[in-house]
Amino acid sequence: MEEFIEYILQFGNLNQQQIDLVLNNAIEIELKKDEYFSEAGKVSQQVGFVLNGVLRVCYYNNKGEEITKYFIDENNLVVDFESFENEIPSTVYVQAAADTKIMVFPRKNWKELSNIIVGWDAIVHKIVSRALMQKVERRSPLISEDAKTRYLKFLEIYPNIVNRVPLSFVASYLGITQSSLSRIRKNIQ
Amino acid sequence: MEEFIEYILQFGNLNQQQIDLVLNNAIEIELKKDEYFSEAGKVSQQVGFVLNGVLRVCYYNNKGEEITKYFIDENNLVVDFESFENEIPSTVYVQAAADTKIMVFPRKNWKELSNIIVGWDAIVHKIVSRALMQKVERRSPLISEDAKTRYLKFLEIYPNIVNRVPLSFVASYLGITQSSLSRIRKNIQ
DNA sequence: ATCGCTTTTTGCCAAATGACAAATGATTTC
DNA sequence: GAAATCATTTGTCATTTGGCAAAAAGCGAT
Repeated sequence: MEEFIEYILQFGNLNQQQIDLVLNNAIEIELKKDEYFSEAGKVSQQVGFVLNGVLRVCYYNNKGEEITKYFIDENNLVVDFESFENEIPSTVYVQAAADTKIMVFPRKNWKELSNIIVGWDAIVHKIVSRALMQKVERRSPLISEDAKTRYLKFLEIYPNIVNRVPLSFVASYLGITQSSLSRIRKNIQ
Repeated sequence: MEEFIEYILQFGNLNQQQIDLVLNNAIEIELKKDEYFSEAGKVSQQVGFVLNGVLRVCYYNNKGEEITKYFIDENNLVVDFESFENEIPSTVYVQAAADTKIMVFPRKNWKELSNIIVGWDAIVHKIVSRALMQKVERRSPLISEDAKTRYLKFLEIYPNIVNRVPLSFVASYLGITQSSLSRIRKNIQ
């Protein structure tokens, strides 16, 4: 779990005692591909940090099609903060897109950290802001491009994901059908 | 400028003295349609709050096409926080999409507020997080939909903008050509 | 009202993508 | 290793959207 400590130390300082507190409040879980980390309609009850594997955040549109909003891979927080903070039902599914190991902080433990570690909230705030900005920055360049360009940009944005998750997840992220993506890939080789 | 005070009081409490401090650190400016609030390549030096009118945030892709990332209308903050906070050059243009009145806090004044008003940073954090979440939430549903559906969703997301800005801005937001948008609108009527 | 300018609409054809179904390939299970 | 299941590719055709150019509409200045 040292990866997580390294990760948060980028955003603020913690002494050894505080680091131990953090580690003592986390548990490690493993999700098999397709299992859910959290589900639409339920209040998100935990904050996670991906140790290895890939998750995807997805939802269903009004035609029942599954849309992948974004992927979350190693060394990133996974949490629906809107739902977690305000204790309102989430609107999205967070699903393992491949077998995944996650370090999990149940709500109570996470809140505890906020109470006993001075500066914890500030660190979390920085992490969340950066993640949100990243989401905006990753999505925007995909607008106004044809499917092939979007796919190439996806490869840049998520260089280590394409070979680990089903083609259909990538297609639904790019907003095209699986068949179209298959053809696009053929033309690129 | 009372709109701005109402706006920030949603995110935290301020007493009258603090409110006066805020107001005394702002100036009001007016931008004519097409004038820039900030430009790509320059460090963003101010935080704005739209009193009336509409701005758009845009950039140019590698084909030289102008892409509208999003719109900002009344009672919203306008700032490239990435650029403003880290004092790095912005990658986007913020342009008046119609004649616009903006309440402006130059960098120095804004920092001053952070020093003298306890809790100011927390309020700003909340505002920025919410705005970022909103950007993500507004963009995501537009992926994986055909052009007509995207346009209809745009009308829901930004109900008061379509008649105030050029069609071409909306088209570049939706990722379609102006001609296509024109045809789509014809089919909807 | 007219001119000049910008914005929007339309026509035409080509290219991209979707829908659906079938074939192929990969992986797991027994 | 054969069967079953799941993932990917391919074929065919319909539909959507783009590219380009011209026409029409809107609008401000004189």
